[in-house]
Amino acid sequence: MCHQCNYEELLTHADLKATDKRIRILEIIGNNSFPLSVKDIVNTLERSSRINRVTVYRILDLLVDHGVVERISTGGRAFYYGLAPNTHHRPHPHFYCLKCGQMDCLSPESLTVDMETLIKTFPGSIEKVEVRVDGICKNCGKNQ
Amino acid sequence: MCHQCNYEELLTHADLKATDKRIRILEIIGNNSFPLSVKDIVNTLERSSRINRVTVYRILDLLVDHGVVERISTGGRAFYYGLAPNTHHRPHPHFYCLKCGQMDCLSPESLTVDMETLIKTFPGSIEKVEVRVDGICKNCGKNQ
DNA sequence: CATTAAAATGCAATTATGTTGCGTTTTGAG
DNA sequence: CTCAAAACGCAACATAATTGCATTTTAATG
Repeated sequence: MCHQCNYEELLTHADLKATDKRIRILEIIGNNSFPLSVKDIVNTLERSSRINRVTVYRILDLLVDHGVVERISTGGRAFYYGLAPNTHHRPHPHFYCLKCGQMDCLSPESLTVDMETLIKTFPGSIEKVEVRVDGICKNCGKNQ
Repeated sequence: MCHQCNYEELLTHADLKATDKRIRILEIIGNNSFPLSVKDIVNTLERSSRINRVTVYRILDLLVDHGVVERISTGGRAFYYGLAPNTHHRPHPHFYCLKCGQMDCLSPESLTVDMETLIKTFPGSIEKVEVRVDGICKNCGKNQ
């Protein structure tokens, strides 16, 4: 849950008009403590109003392109979406449960990455680093 | 390219019969310095003999389940496959080019991950950690 | 060697996820 | 208000992966 983000501001700062649907989608993503799939987002939206999933895909693409939202790859087949790192949100790793498919955010401190050597030696350009921990979550572990 | 792995042994050690197709698929994966998509693997196989892609999917699932092969998620939609870490292959991060989609293996030393805190505090079980660096590769950077 | 159950394989159809083309509606600058 | 640009929706398409079921291969046993 993000109490510090003004979603309209996030959009306008990214050179995007703050339309209703964009704000709603950002809210949904921001109000969750874990990344969401497109299906999650559409389901949530449909509770209050009708929206086409293509529109959601397009808005998400736009938000990712403008660095407002982050596309996160899971151990499964669908992408998940979370707020992109910003002043209020440091980059952090994610946990993916191999059994139930649930994703969770891990704290930025729980796992640190030293990229010194890579940055010095890598011949291309580096945009981002994604760290994902796969395993069995607390809940699924209990029920075994 | 792996000169140290005996693929038949890898299979039997994993409690799997060393059938021709399994060995061929393992060879293809092991003889490459970067992870391959199912399409890559099928294309290579088709050069010497006919094989159904479903069979390839099933063999890959089996090899992943038995820890011989590692399923790697990319920034794209398809999974890639590489040899799972073993005596000859330390775990290592991968690089994904956002422009051409090519994946590459990075050396295990180029990037180190400190999981101390996570291991101490995480309430579930941890199976593996995947680190992927996204960016533009040397080649694609040149042509811009 | 013959028998046969289990494992492996192939084909067609299906599912899940994401994308494209194109026409309609909404928005906001002037 | 007008009108072009942006946003949106629908249907069709594309891609990756999975499932059901029938056939073939393998290997243990008599």
